[in-house]
Amino acid sequence: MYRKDGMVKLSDIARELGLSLTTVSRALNNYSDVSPKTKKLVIETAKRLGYIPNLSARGLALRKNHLVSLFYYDYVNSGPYQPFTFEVVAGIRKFFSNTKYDLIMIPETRRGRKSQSLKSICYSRGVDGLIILGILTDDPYIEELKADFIPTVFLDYPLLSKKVSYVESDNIKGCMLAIDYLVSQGHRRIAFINGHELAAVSSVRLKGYMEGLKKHNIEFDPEITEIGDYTERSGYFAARNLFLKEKNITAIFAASDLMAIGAIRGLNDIGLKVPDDVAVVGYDDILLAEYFQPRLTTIRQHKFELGFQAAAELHSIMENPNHEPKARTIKVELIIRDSA
Amino acid sequence: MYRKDGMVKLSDIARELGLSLTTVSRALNNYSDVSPKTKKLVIETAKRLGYIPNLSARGLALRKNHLVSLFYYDYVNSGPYQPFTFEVVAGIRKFFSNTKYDLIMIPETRRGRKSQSLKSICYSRGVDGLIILGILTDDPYIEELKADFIPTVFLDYPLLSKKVSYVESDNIKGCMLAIDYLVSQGHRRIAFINGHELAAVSSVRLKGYMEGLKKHNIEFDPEITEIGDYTERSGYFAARNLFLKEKNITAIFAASDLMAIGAIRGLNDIGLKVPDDVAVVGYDDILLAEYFQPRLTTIRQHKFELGFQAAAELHSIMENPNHEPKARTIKVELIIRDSA
DNA sequence: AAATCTATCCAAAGCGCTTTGGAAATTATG
DNA sequence: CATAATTTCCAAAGCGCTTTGGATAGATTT
Repeated sequence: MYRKDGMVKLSDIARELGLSLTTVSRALNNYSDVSPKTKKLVIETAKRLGYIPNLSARGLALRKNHLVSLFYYDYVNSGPYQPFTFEVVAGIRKFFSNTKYDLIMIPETRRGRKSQSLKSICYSRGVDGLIILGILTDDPYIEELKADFIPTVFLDYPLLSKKVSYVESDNIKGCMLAIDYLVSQGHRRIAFINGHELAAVSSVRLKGYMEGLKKHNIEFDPEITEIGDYTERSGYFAARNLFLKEKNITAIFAASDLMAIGAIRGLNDIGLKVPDDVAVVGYDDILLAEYFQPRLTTIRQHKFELGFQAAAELHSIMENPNHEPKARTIKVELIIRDSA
Repeated sequence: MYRKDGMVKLSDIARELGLSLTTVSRALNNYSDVSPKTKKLVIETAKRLGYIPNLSARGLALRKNHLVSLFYYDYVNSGPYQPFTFEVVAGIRKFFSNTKYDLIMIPETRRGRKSQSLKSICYSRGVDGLIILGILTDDPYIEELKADFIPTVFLDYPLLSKKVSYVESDNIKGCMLAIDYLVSQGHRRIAFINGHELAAVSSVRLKGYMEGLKKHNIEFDPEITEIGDYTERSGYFAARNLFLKEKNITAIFAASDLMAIGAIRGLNDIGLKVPDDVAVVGYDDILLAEYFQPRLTTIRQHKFELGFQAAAELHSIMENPNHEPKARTIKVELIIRDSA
């Protein structure tokens, strides 16, 4: 804390007005046992003297710091993971801007990778709640969180208990929209490039893909499902692998835009044009999707809304002791462009 | 077991060992007036009991919270400002992950737009330092910061005093690289799409552009400089305006990739092809740059490094009382692709 | 042996705030 | 009018930690 000397504190206001510390505190906190006249006086004096409350002291007394900790990865596999995370965080920031909570980011590597338990990180800063983006299914923190020790909201990881909840896009619906659209364009042999099992959404999207096929009486064929890691590179090789095994594929549905882009490039390199020879549908609708050539037909996730709703859910859990955590599902949208 | 909420505190360790609170505290803080034997004992016991220090209490006593506040805009004009910000923040996070500082984001709109002074925001949370990204030149916070009340580092805003410093890309060099390259490709009539004056970098880039021209004995012509707002849309119209006035332009240098992309689209819409009819060079090297068609020739800013160095500079100011704030300049790089 | 150091420890005060459990002053009630 | 109820205020304890200014016992010096 910088140059805290000269800071006006409650006792200064009390002295100035000949009141007790207690009364000043209660006046500023709008308690009912302070007369309106005194309240007004205290508030005015506080403003006049430039009083700034010390939240550390308040936190200490209240055992509540109005602090939410935000966890996310800066990098996923190959590169910086901006396309998704940034907007989600924007939504979170937006929600909390109307509350008394601030957001704190605690480098998980503060002392070596995961050497500190989540609990110690949270308790030491007096964090009141957690928002966790894009956690991998093998992350050791998950076990800790299951113990339900702190209000938590996950993005895209389904965990629900007394104090923890999650928010996700309607992945099933999203995948079905993609399949519906491809089928409506006459495709029946639709391959799937999914992400790995470390991302919880992967299994959901596989399910959505299968349900989509089923709806149109297309049999699921594991042969034409490839596993990538959500990066462009993995999409590239996945697409090539698909066509090594099977020439009749007319469409590819990829579980991320980056993989879709990779797939398109992979196809180009083996002489196949998108959308003429093969149709490709992506997932996410990241910024790139509408700038890439061909512009990507994709399933849009409302990233800002995901963040905003995650924050809202967490806020409910924290503020309302008998709030029943409830998963929130955000609508998705088919964005038709040129790749399919 | 030790307290209602189960948190172990220093006094619990003291009681367990029959030591005083003072000694336990000093042992954990590695003071020299505690015997090695006692130290070892205290540390072991702390670990055994699962002691987690309460940083609010420590902050209160020390008047120092090891907290850095991060300011950035989620949106710039039209859309989310991910391309640049996210990676810069990643660099900042990376640096602080090896320190004892955590990052806090305080929604500036906590109670209406800019209604709270920076000072009150910082002092209330006991923030020790500030990093400020992409501030506009008319932002009221700037005046406050000039008062030098808290260690601060700006990105791309040149302010230097006892406790405040800044980090920026080598914008002059960047612009000159662009011009050098265009000239080497035979261009002499090079238009410039700059950003507005609200961004401090704009004037620097204009200067760089002019120096670049001068170096090659090309006269600066204000007629072929347009002002945009760093968005694609503004680049679109800027490019069209340029060709409304003047048909001899053979190259455009844009002060952001988004404006470059907009310019290319604007040119396409009036029947001009890039790079065949007009060469376009962008600035930033955002993710889009290499996916757009044509792939963008541009000046790469090392965003991660910008963030990392900003954090490092701030750390120096905070930790070392007689550190002389010093602006840091990050190298830029010409990335040659297809648009020029 | 007494006097002086030195290493090790601790009681208590304080950081700025909230809250408990009354007390005093005021108003209402019988 | 005395008593009860209400309003308004406050002293003091406590949140968990650091630090100041000794105290104590053992080691060293004279």
